[in-house]
Amino acid sequence: MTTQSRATLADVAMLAGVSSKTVSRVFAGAGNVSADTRERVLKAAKRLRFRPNNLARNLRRGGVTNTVAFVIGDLKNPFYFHVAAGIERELALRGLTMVLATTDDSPDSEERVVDALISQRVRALLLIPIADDQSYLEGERQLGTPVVSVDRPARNLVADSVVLQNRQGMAEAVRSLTAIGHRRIGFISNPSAMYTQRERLAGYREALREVGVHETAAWERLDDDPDISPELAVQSLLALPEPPTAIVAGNNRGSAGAVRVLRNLEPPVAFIGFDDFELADALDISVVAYDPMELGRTAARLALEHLEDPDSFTKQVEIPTRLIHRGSGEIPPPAR
Amino acid sequence: MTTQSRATLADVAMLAGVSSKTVSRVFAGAGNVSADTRERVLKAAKRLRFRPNNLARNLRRGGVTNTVAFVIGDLKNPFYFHVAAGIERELALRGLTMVLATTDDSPDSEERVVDALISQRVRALLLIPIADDQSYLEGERQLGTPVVSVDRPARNLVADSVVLQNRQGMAEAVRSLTAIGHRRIGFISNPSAMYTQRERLAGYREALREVGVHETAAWERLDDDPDISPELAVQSLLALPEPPTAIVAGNNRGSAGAVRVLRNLEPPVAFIGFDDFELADALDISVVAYDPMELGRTAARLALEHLEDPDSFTKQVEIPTRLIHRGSGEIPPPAR
DNA sequence: ACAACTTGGGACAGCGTTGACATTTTTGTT
DNA sequence: AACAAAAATGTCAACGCTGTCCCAAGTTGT
Repeated sequence: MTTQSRATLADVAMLAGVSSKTVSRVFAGAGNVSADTRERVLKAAKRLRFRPNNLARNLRRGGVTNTVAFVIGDLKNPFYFHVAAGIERELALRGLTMVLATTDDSPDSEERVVDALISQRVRALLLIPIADDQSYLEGERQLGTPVVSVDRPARNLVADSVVLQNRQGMAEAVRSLTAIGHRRIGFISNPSAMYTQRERLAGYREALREVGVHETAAWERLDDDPDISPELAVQSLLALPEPPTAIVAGNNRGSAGAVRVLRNLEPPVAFIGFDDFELADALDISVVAYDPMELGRTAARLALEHLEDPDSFTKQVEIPTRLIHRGSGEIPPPAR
Repeated sequence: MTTQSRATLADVAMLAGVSSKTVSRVFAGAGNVSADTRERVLKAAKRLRFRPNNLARNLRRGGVTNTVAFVIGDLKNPFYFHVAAGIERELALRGLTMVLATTDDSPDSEERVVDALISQRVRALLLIPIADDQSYLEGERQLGTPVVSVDRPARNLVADSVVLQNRQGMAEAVRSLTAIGHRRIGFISNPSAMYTQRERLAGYREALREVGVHETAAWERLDDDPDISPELAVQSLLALPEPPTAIVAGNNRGSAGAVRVLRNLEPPVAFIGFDDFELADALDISVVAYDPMELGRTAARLALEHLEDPDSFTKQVEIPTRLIHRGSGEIPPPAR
């Protein structure tokens, strides 16, 4: 007797002495139902612990649910969490719920995961592209499912996208270092093949070129193996015959590594990270910051707009970054 | 022509020249279908961009989906993120997906949110209880939906639960302080009314009683207003005529505040936090740590067990904590 | 007194899928 | 070559709900 079955509209209707359509009317809110009948129905529903079956409702209504999927590579990165929080927040305002799916940062599983979500008939798809090609989504997009690519642009797919001002953000950071005299500036990045990292690298090079530094390869530590710790990259920079007087990191992982190596170094090495992180203020670490929740909110908003007006043009939105001075980025190069 | 409609089994069947049941067989994996037919069907499906409709499938199958809901108060806390990651990971192994819903830490919305999820026919419900009473879930539980309460026990509801060794963890931390001579030990907690905080407070008091300290009220800073910053609580402790020589924090938020106030203090004040955090190692902060992903994994596993054996007894699981010595907790009291 | 509305409520079909069962085709056996 | 067993495929109904159409009983106006 663990499994008495769930009450349906018909059960409630029977108990209330009305037709199931009337019960439906009560629960759908609409329709003409007298106060008297409504009350009888609600009482019966309560007695039977009735909950409308959204599966059936959505099926009947044409197969659209009220869930929006967010596909990410790896849940452990706090960055994604904040993005997810922003999405959730924005969706909740419209009565939509978010389902979270991960691809374990594996390009192969991306299509599989997305496929499963489409089978669930999600209303919209927000994803952080990880595979090299999102053209497999083209059909779905044509069917009216909004697709928003987050943090990186999708490839071979016309879709809305929200990305950060990666290039400008990094360039601004490097400029603030060159402005106080730094010329030998290290850059650590891992995984460096990723769109965001490539952009940030471009910003780094651009800012150095502006002050006449064209040869930067020796100061770039571009890895693509998550097992290589950022600490190692930093140490290898410091071991150079002419070590950099400042270092910038392409992401929060790099920052964490750099912080561990650089503190208590004599003479101190200037540092600026990309992505803000908890306690960066306590550690006096300057960073290029932005609002990850805003990234999520914007992505959700784009999807919602597209849902409201399916024929709207696709949009590319850039979330601004800003350089936060906390001390580590303001250390001048040693006088020589 | 943005909205050509989605292909169904019947469409595929027509194109492949078979019955829709056969197409169903192909996509459900089961059943006997000749290699020849299977191929024809797959080809037709591909051409029509067919995706099985899980809504219909689940409805037909008896109204159970393959989603599990995780209800949390506030997505921004990194702690929940890791728990969610653990859940997601474990569910993915069984082909289940996680939907995330938040209650905005508002007890009133808990029932509403849960109700909506039940309407979605989630397979199981994992929640961090925030309301005072979860008895409203009793009916659902009887209907066979596993309910697992995470991080705090549910109230007025027989349900599986996974919690941390809050009391022992905190007691261990305090004992390690008393062992090196501390007697005046501050405790900061906010929001302190919460189950976990009450437990940790109890552990703190217990450890102090063991060394003969029974009067601790003066060193306890128990707040229940998220707007009161932990920094303030710490400062008010330090302002005491006889300030504590060590401080422990009830959660990561408290630790962050304490770290900001305590560093560079002379003489140094010992500190141990509850919850590990990024870069705690770089800051030499000792903490009571545990594996938040494990909390999630365990919760998911309990739900899955219950799904497999609906008549199994409810279980209460405790996730172990461990004290990590990093320096801040090993500072002895000033010699006097 | 009668048409013309309005209001509350019901009958029925069908959303896309699959389980139960029926039927046809293929295969294996002697 | 005949026949049983196995494999492949089909028919039909139903999962729980709501859209569409319909009807009965008021209500209003002339």
